[in-house]
Amino acid sequence: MKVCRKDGSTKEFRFEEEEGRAAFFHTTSHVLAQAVKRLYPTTKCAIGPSIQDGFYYDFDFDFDFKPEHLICIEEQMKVIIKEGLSLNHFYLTRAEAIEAMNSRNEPYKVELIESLQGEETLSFYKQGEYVDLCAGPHISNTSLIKAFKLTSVAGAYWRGDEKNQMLTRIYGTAFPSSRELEEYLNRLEEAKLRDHRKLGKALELFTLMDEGPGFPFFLPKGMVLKNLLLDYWRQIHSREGYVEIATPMMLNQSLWETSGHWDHYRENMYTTQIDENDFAIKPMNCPGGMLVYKMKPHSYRELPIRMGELGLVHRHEKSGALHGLMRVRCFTQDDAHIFMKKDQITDEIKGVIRLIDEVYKKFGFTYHVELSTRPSNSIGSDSDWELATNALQFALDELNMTYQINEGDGAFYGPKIDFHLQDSIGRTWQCGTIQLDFQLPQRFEAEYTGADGEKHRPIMIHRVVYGSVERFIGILIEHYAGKFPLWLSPVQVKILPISDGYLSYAFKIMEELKVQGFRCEMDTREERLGYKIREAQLDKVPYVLIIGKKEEEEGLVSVRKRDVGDLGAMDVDAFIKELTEEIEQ
RNA sequence: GCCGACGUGGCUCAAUUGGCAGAGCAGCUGAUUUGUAAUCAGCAGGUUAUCGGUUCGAGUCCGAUCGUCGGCUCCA
Repeated sequence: MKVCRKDGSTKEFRFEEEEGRAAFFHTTSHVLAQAVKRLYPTTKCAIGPSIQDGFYYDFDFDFDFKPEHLICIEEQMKVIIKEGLSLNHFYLTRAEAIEAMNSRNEPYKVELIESLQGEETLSFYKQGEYVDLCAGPHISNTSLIKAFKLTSVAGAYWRGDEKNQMLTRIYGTAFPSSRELEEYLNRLEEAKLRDHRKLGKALELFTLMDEGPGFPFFLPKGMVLKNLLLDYWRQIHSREGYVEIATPMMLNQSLWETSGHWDHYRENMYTTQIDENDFAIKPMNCPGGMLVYKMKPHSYRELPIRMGELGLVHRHEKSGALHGLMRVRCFTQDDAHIFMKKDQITDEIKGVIRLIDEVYKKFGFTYHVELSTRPSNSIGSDSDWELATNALQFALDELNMTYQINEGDGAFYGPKIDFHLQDSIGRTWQCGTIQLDFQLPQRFEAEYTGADGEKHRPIMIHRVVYGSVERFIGILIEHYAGKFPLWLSPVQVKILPISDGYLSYAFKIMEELKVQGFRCEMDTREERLGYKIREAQLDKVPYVLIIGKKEEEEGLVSVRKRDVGDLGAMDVDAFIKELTEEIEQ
């Protein structure tokens, strides 16, 4: 399909190519806006870009917009597509542009034009009677859109600022053929089956109750999973020279005043009183860690000190932000604070980046990295921020990491490197993060004695690998669709005796496996084999052992592997060997 | 918090215009002793999220609250 760019040039693109796809979505969003203006001429248009899998357009309707309206709009869009309107590009001067948009009663467009400083001519696209301020590019004709669907309606603040008016955002997607649209919608349905909230309940890993919104309950199988992740965490952190501490869930208010949390994070903190003194439940572990550091004097010879803490933190998140295990009000941070000298910064950051990469690779995750810079509500001096930001960037560059810069998204005490993972429908969640902090050591007057015998101020890194253990579990569930690798499966082997007569042999087998450290369950119910197998499969247990007459007589077990099927009979030692090899992979 | 949608046994879902709250699965009881994804029969299970209102009558209509879902904002 032909794509018309802002500079007037045209180029052939396939839908599979990024620019072609973006132009295709973008043009469909203009068709949406055109349909809306035809049906509801007093509606004001804001912006309508292409996004990952489609597009949206923000409107200011002067009536109560209902999802039912989408049906009429889709009909009108079909009409516009059928009309086969070509998209034409043109420029207007600033004055002409403002005039044009004013005459069409588009105040949001006028505001956009006014904010586009330094551009003397403004780019517009036109199809039929519809004209839009737009940098393009677009596909050449509306008739190229063979299949589309308006997928949802949501509120969105004008210019992304919650102080502004809330607009109505209509989301949609489009494809060059109805077959591709079908496939896309089917993929989405499939992905929804992997939703960690659904699987978490079905597999009895965790649950959320109305009595504690945002406070997850971990069920026995979920605790096995969580503890396995923590065991693995402890193992690699011990290898990397970390020590582990635990600090209290609540500490007095003056501590949080010292740390700066009281001024900068208070609205997210839960507070309480003890004997008429004000306390706060920790939203972060760092002040507690800092107190531990300050407990005794330190020599430069001890540095870097890598002090880990699996800390349960509580934060008051807005009700609308809660999302399964991904966004909760209490979660376990696999935290660590590294206290170090200036000349150790780069090595320490690189060490953490390598560790995070190692862990994510173990689970087969692909991730992307962002460098988040100084936010508006920050504390600390310009020079410290510059030094800290440069140090993070330097480490990333030294390791040849690709990353994007996320302006103004750092923590209030320092810049950070964020590691983002994807859920089953492509939403990304920040998991790992590395934050460099000059502020907290100053506020707490942390010190170490240098080789020169003088007192020096250490620099601090805050870092997490999983980020939130809860969020990480949510990602894991969706990533594996509940089919965890053998080492992580809450139940690794389920034993199914064919009838009561083989129970004692089955128990003997289970004992052998348990002695070897495998997590086993037995289904002793008087049910048919097919029924028990079905249930074990639905529970996504990796291995099922079938125990009947044949097995008992020959001293064997019949093995059925998840997603593979019947592996036939083998002796227990051979089975254990197979399990062990799979775990060691 | 904001915009919109939704809330019916443990789970998945029914219930014409307001007119007797129902099914499958799971559970329990009994029978069946079972060979690679669902054996049969019976029983039990509900103040339809909560509170208030309209009505002869509310799962259904109206209001408030709580929660969930999709976004926005925010964030691990």
